[in-house]
Amino acid sequence: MLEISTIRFEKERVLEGLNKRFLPEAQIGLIETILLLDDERKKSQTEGDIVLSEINKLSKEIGDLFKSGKQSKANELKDQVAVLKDKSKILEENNKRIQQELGDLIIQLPNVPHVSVPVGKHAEDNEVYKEWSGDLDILPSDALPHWEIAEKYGVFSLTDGVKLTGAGFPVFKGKGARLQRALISYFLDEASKAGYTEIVPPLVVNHDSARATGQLPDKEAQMYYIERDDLYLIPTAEVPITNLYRDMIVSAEELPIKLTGYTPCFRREAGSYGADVKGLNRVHQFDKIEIVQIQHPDKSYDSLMEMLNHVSHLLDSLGLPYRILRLCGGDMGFASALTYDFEVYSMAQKRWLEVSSVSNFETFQSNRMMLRYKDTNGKNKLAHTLNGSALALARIVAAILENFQTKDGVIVPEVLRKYTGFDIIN
RNA sequence: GGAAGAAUGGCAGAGUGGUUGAAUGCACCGGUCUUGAAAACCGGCGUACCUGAGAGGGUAUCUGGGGUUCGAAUCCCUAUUCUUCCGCCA
Repeated sequence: MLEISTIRFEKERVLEGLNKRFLPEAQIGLIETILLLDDERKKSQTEGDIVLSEINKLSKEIGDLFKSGKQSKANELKDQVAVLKDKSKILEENNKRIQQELGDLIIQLPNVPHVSVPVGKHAEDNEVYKEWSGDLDILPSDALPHWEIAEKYGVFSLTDGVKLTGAGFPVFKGKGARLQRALISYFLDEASKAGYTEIVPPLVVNHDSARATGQLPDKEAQMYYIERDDLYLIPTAEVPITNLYRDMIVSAEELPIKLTGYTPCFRREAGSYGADVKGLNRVHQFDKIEIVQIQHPDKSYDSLMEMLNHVSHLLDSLGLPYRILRLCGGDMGFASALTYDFEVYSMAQKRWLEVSSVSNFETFQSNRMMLRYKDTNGKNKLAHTLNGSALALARIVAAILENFQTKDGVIVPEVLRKYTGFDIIN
């Protein structure tokens, strides 16, 4: 959620930034409406406060009059208060209405893209921030896509998942299951080494949590919802982990706060069909290790680079070819100010698969969740929040299976072997 | 799932209708003392919004929502959460 003060005092920057997202005219128009409504809100509050102040003053007088036995004078004042109360009620309702309206409008505005965000409408407009320099075509022409390798070696089964649950819920088996666990352990260990504190959060969250990180209301259809208990299955660990700091005021010295966690992620992916969803390319449940930072506004972009380097290091160590994209305004998430996507090249499919998305949300999330830090003057200011996947497992597994396949089996990356206990899947 | 009790400032904990934004202690910040620190003493110390150039002033806030009353932390209703007991249970 954008801050009204930002809209008011940095209107040019806001408009310029939002233009990069190619929003419909009506949405841009919200800016003016919000400012006018905010003026109205201020005026309305002042009016209401004055009346309340009078009521408070009179009530005290009435108390004093009763004590000194001046009943009739007191009753006179009571009548006055009654009139003021009617007035106050109307003003209060008006005030509430305005605030509600203001809230409804402001929540419709996405975050203002950072200056470095490229202008563009679609994924094709994303900027390649870092290209892969090596050879991407090193597999023989009879190389198998990962779902065929999985079948050959019993790594995972989608048909078993269909029996248990439905399409898009893979069942990992044997060495495949072990590979999952190895990746989770490896990624968590690397995050710990980088100074992130490990968290094991709940996998279901309440409405407040889903709203604070921006899943609600804009991505409601993406989440599984448990109606009986009014809870949502998490689409990413970002939700519970970031929300640990909802409604918190931390001291500036505590920053940055660096957290990591492994969780399964649940996504409905409504409306996705076709070749895109084959094998592990797009599933409803996948494992992911998330890294989260809560940082001082002056340093959040340094943190973003640090996170970028962390993810790069993971992919380098696995030996997977990847590229980094800087998302254009139109392709960027609602809450983000700047997002870098990591894509791994899956050599048999000959396509890039997104395996990580690293974003700085600036104050967009912290404003929704009232996450603040106390600066050196003792003032409470909104902190910046960032997060990134480090990494999303399912597609990493797909890339490992395809890229490292040989006639004899799939070679396990060196760094994983102490976790898997084997060096080939066959 | 059933029954009873509870929810007060960063923490602990007073306070059952009238200068209560809220005693007291701890923590924290500033000062005195001290070579320095501790102790002691003095002072300060929640949050949000409105208003004001500023000093300041106003409003709200004692879990959330609603009500009674001239006036509510205090009374009533309701939701939520927690605790204890019972039931169930990995």
